[in-house]
Amino acid sequence: MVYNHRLLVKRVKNKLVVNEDKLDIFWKHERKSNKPWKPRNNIKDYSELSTAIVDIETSGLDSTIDRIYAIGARDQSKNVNIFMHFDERKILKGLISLINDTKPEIIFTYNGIGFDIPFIIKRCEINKIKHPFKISSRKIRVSTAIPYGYEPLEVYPIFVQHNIQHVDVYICVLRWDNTRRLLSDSKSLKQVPIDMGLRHERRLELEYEEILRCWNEGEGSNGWAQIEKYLRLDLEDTALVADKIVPDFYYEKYIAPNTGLGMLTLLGAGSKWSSGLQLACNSYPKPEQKLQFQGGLAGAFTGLYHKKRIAQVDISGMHPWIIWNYGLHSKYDVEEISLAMIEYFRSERERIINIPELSNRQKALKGILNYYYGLLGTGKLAFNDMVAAALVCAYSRCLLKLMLQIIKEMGATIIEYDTDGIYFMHDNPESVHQQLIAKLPQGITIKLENFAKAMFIPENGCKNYLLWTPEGKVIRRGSWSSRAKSKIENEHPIQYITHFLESYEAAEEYHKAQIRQIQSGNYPIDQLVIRRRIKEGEIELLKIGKPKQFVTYYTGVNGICTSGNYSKSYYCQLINTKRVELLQIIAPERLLGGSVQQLSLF
DNA sequence: ACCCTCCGGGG
DNA sequence: GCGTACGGAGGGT
Repeated sequence: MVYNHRLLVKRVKNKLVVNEDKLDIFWKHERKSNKPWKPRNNIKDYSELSTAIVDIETSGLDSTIDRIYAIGARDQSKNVNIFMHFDERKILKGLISLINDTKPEIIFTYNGIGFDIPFIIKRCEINKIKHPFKISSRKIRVSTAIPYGYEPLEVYPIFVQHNIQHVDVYICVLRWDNTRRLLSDSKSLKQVPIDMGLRHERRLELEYEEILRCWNEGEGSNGWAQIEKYLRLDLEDTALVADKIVPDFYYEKYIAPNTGLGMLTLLGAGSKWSSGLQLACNSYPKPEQKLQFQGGLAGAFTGLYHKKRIAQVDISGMHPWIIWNYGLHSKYDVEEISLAMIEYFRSERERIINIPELSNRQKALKGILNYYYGLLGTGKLAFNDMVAAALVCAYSRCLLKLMLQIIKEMGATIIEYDTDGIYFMHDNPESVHQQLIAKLPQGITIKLENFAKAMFIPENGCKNYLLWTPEGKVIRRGSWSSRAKSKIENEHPIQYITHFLESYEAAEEYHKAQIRQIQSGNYPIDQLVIRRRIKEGEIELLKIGKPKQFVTYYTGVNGICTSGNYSKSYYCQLINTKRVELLQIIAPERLLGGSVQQLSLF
């Protein structure tokens, strides 16, 4: 009988269930055709694009009553044109001539969709000057650009004549930080380059009133020079940020060749694969309804591991490999063009992976490959395929299960595993790695990395662990700094184990020193306090405040308090309990009979 | 001290 | 599977 994995998927209400036991991970999909895929046009390097970064200075935010003082435009060779005149029309004409004469491929702005371009358009209209800009009538919800809270940005894209693309770097910043969460709350052009490590200290900043004052000093004045200096710095900062984060969007041209860079920075990743396939397959299949299915396999074993070498094996590019190897392309792509595309992206990425100058392209290809799985499992997108998505996950679970079995057979200790990677302990991790390569399906890439001296998995340790690197650093994954806990409570276990790795006595010595400091009454209060909102029905906390209120409190002699002495016995007991909990995991033999035996610490 | 509202980006 | 989904500043009482 012919192997058909799609028959192993059954729908139960809104859920797809895969009969995993029948999946054959050693089966390989035979492509219908070996016709290779190549991008229609050569996609030149991001650094070769002709660009213009544009920024304006104005007398205020209202384009109907305020005017433009200056416009700066910086090209890809860092040449800057500053248009600054008493006559606003000269400024506008300067910019528009520059755009029409040089026709850059891309115009970058910082919040240009929200401010600069509509302002320029309005001033052109008022001054009766022809301009090349057009605001789209179709509003786009950029679901991954979330300025604050959870409400995404909705924007009207901007089009420029001569097929010039407009990119709003501010929106790119919001999208970049949506998953990474590395930037502070302020996404201003002054703060973002610093948070991204592109600038080390703050540069010249002009308050709004200063701009007005500088302008009023008049042509040739120091004030005008200040405005120009400030404008140049804004252009420079926009360039710094754009060069870091826009390439990822630019190289998505590979999958959506007809989508301009402007739209690539606004659309979701799955929709770009979708439009690319619509083009390549010349069809628009009706999107499938979103169905639930089981994801990757994850688990962990509570304990402290340090007696042998620790390392992680992981399958690199697992989802793309599964899709390619088992032919899990969208079923609406009858010609299997997706597979040819994925094959091209994989080999292209492999080809350039060690060329530093092409690292942007390489990283973008990695993203593109990963988004295909996103297309399969997302509702409302043409070419989505829930059964294929469910099978991708099911194969990933089978592969991981086999890896776990092989590692176990080698006598290694499994510590933690999640979707595509496994932490384990063994005298010779390299031999385990070799065995995995030998026994897993041909063509899969397994990496051996993240060597560690020690690893700790607490109770409920799934996606929750501590790693001690060979350099002596402690890496925390999961909830190791809970807001609902005091610093002492968060930090004591980490410090205790770190000392324990030296010796049991060192850990006990650390613990005793902590107890002594608590007993002295001089333990820093900021290490003891908890700061959080009061929830409904928290009787103890309601003594110091009302529900929803933010409170900073600790435990005093008479219970919860906000001032006065802390309770020595409460905090001693707190860390004593922690110590016993830890010892039960890391050295139960130290606890006589397994009971909660205290050392004479008081 | 507490409670509520507003703001964030651009000038 | 369920419930929750921002954080700081500033002003009024």
